This record gives sequence, C-alpha cells and structure tokens, in this order.
Amino acid sequence: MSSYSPAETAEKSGFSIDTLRYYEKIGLLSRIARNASGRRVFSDDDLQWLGMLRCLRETGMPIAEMLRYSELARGGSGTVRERVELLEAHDRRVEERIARLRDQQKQIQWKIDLYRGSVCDGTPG
Amino acid sequence: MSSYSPAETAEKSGFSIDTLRYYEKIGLLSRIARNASGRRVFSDDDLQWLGMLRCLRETGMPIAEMLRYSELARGGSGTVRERVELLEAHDRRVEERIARLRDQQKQIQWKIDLYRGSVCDGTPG
DNA sequence: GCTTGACCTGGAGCGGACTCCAGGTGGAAC
DNA sequence: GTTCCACCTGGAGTCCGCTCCAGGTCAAGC
Repeated sequence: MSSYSPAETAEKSGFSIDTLRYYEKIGLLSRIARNASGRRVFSDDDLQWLGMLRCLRETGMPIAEMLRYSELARGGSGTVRERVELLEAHDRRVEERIARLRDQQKQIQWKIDLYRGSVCDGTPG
Repeated sequence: MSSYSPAETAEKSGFSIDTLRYYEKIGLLSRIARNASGRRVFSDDDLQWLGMLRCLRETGMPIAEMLRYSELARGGSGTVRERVELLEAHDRRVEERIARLRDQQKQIQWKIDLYRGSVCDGTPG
C-alpha cells in the first residue's frame, strides 16, 4: 500500500481533511495526485512531508516560514544550504523555548510549594 | 518606590498597556488602584501577580483558565487546594510539552544531519 | 435508477488574544 | 491660557490558523 485517501491521510498525519485542503491551497503541499474523478490521492512521500510539517508546526513555526521552507524544498538541491540554515535557526528557537519553559516550570512549582506550605502551616499567600 | 504608572508597569511586566487594560477589563486583574484623576496606579503586588500571569500565559495556559485561577485567588484561602490542583495539572502539561519538544527537536536535527550528508556526498533528499 | 457517502470547490465564519482608534480629560510646562 | 502628553473609555479591527458551509460530483450498493 502506498496511496491514501484524504480520510486515511488525515488519520495518519494528524491533520484534519480541511487542514490538508487548506495546506494544499496555500502551497504547503504541492502536486498532490488526483484520481480519475478528481479526488486527492496521497503517497508515502506526501505522508512523510506531512510528518515534517507537523513537527515544524507543533514546535511553533509560523505558516509563513513553513511556506518558505516548502518553496526551498521545491527548489531542488541548490537550496539545501538555505534549508539547513532555516532549520538550524528553528532548532535554536526550540532550544530556547525549552530552556524558558524549564524556568517557567520551576516558577510554577515554586508557587505550588508555597501554596502547599500555606495549607500546612496556615500562613497566607 | 512601590507604585507604578501604566507605562512603567508595561515595561516591567512585559505586557503592553493595551494588554494591561484588556486584562483588567476581562477580570484577570482586580481592584487596580486609581489616582485622583482616574489613572491606574499599579503596586508591587500587582507587578508580582502580573509576573505569575506572564508565566502562565507563556507556558500556554489559555486566558479562560487563567481567569479561573484569578477567581480562585480572589476567593481567599479556602481555594488553595483548587489552586494547587490547577497549577499541578498545568505543570504536568508543561512537562509533557517539554518532552514533546525534545522529541521534535531531535527530528529537526536528524533532518539537518540528513541535509548535511547530502551536501557532502551528493545524495538527493 | 435511486440513495448514500466520501469527496470536490470557493468562500464565509470563527475563536483566541490581543491591538488600534476616536474622542475626551487632567495636570505640567512654557 | 494653550500646548502637550500620558492617560482614559467603549468599541471596532486585526491576525493567525484553521473550520464550516452550500451546492455539486461520482462510484458503489441495493
């Protein structure tokens, strides 16, 4: 099996059918095959690409930048350097994001401890 | 010094003046003092509360849930248990978020390495 | 040969979280 | 006494990323 209906693709990719159509419309997916009656037929390659999109999206990359990445990807091997730069920049942002989340998590835990203290010894806060 | 103008508060809290007004309007800030001519005067307590709001907001808590937390905080010491539960639930979500980001970051780095390989040995991808 | 159901299209609508605007006020500086 | 500036208000507008809708097509099952 190497071709998938919109419904299967939605299920496997984690994007809704509407989102898949939307992504195709704005240019995040290109050249999605169609069968004789005009319906989309997704390939394993499409699924892999969708996996990448999902990863970028969920790590907070805006659609506009994903669009740039898609265009580069369509641009062939001459764009590999730029693609690497884009992904490296994103990687650094993710790194910072994680570090920040860790700090903020500490702040939340500190607050929880503070509340726990106030439960036990009656001090306000 | 223990009272701050809207502009100072914006600068110190990291929220815009408009956002501060918006937060007061929807009930995330309560009883913000006013001077004789009706202007807001923020206190150190307000700033601390804003710090907490910022932490929750930036770790992805939706406004609706922050509103719930604010209401609990206004509800006095009887709500401490609920506040702890809310923060603990959020803490767990943050933890999951971090773990997921780490995995996704690995995926991005793997992709970068793959591109790097293709730069050096000429294989497509 | 009709119903059903999964799909198609273009375009409108939505939810969240702000952000901006018009029109007005009050105190300080010149 | 007027200019200026930081602020006020209610409400409209914006941006992002989908999500939903109306109206239509096609293949399969009964």
